[in-house]
Amino acid sequence: MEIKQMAKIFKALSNENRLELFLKIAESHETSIEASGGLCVADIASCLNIGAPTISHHIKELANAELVVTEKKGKFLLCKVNKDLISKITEMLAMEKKETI
Amino acid sequence: MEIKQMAKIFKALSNENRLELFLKIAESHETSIEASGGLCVADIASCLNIGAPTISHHIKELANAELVVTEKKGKFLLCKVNKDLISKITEMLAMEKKETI
DNA sequence: GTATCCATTCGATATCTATCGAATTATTCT
DNA sequence: AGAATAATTCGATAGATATCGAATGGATAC
Repeated sequence: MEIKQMAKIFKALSNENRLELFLKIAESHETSIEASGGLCVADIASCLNIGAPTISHHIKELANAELVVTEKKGKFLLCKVNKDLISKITEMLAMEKKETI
Repeated sequence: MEIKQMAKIFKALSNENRLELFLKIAESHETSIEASGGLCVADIASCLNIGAPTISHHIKELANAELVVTEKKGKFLLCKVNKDLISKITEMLAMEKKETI
């Protein structure tokens, strides 16, 4: 993976609120931000104590770093974690530590 | 790990040059920034095309996030990666992806 | 002790970012 | 069509950050 992309990914996770948002999406699994009981942007907003416009911005950043994939469903927005990318990152970081010999 | 700390770690890795610096320290393994043929701040500076003051600043950020540990050796500065922390991060991220069932 | 070398601190600056409220678009419900 | 709901865009702002050159602080070498 290129350094530039990696830095972008880390930057996307570098803001406390955005990281929490990401973790919520990850927890909530086949998430959501959906009508069917799931989270919507406004819900997250109240839950994280930040406004809807900011959430929108954060989601866009996460999507731009390809950490999450979004899909519009009616008036709702579906988000899910890009697991492949997470795998790549963990592999990457694991490389740094394994050379302990 | 707390969200706040995690965000701090990612922030430390979110700058392209600082990430590259970190990777260099990681590569260079039982590193270095040492007299014995190793890198010194000035060397990194020329290699990354940024000034020594900036390198100094970046190293401090990495150390502050506990990603690297530093030790002064004469007039040189030794840096090495905090492998335990890297492990924790990879575990953390791995959790996000493993719930694929 | 003076010069040299490595690193840090200081002060300044230009850029980026998180966040907000208001306005807007798009979708659904009645 | 009109009201309601979800999300986005816009414009503004306060605060953070990366980076620089110059000055300073320590350690070593001569």
